Amino acid sequence: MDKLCEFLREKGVSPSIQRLKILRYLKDSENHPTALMIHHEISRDIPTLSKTTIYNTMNLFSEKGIVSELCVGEGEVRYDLNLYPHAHFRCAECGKIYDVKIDPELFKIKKINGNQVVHTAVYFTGKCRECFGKDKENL
Amino acid sequence: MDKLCEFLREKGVSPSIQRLKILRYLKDSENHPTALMIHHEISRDIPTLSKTTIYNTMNLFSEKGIVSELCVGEGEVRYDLNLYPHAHFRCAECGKIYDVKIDPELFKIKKINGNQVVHTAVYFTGKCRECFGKDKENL
DNA sequence: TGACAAGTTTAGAATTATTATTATATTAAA
DNA sequence: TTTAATATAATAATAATTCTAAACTTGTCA
Ligand SMILES: [Mn+2]
Ligand SMILES: [Mn+2]
Ligand SMILES: [Zn+2]
Ligand SMILES: [Zn+2]
Repeated sequence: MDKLCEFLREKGVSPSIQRLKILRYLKDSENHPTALMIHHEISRDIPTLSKTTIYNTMNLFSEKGIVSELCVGEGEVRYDLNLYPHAHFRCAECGKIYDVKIDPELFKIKKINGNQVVHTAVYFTGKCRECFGKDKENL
Repeated sequence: MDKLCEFLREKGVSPSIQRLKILRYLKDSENHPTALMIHHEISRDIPTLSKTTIYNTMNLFSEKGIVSELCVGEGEVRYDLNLYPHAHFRCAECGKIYDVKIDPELFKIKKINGNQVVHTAVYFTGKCRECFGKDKENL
């Protein structure tokens, strides 16, 4: 927990109990959670936790480069602690979001059609391996 | 206009005046418009046009494979008549969305990490060439 | 120690895109 | 024309997120 504290300070964020628990949740669960998923989980620990705090904190983390915001269709933002360039796969059936690796060249593009690229997002949608597995069971 | 009529029929959509105007707007403007942009434009022609009709129509067009839905960050869906696989660039400054071409191999991926891919989306964000131009003018 | 200022959290209201509901209008079939 | 099926419109409902203002914490210094 002290490590997380230190980590936040380095990023210019003063640590509070809420911020630390949010950060730890992001580290533990490799989920790409929504703000509401985070709230749901941590409010079991801190019953007074407000949604506003989650939104504020996630916006702060975003600004400070601690997390990146993911937009994978469906009208909700998801957060990712993994800042290493990678792509995502969303299962249309179960909604789960997976990290996937693609040719890293794509993330190196800095200019395209004369436009200056700051950020690159790649996501796939379809049916995940787990959902395929379930289908077989039900035969 | 008769061509558009025919086109809709082929896709299994019975043509109405609203649907035809929406389709024509999509064809003419190479915009990637939001539902509200479409409504704003066409309600000048049909003042009674309701937003619900736009949302219904766009969902219908989506189901019938006439348009694809784009999620380029920012909490609104954008629609694209161009079904040919291509990527997008969104300017963080002016909000404009450009079609861009990338290595088509990426769109051929049908399986990744054991997951079955149905759809692939790629989008870049940054500052567009026009916004760069404006900066120079203001020197 | 204790008062203060700055920063943080909270609850609830406000906003915005979208969907649901339902009545009305239009079209197509019999 | 009568009738049934579809499409449109107005409005209410939802849901994610932001705004606002009050209450709470924390660190600083008299
Ligand atoms: Mn990820
Ligand atoms: Mn396009
Ligand atoms: Zn799945
Ligand atoms: Zn621009």
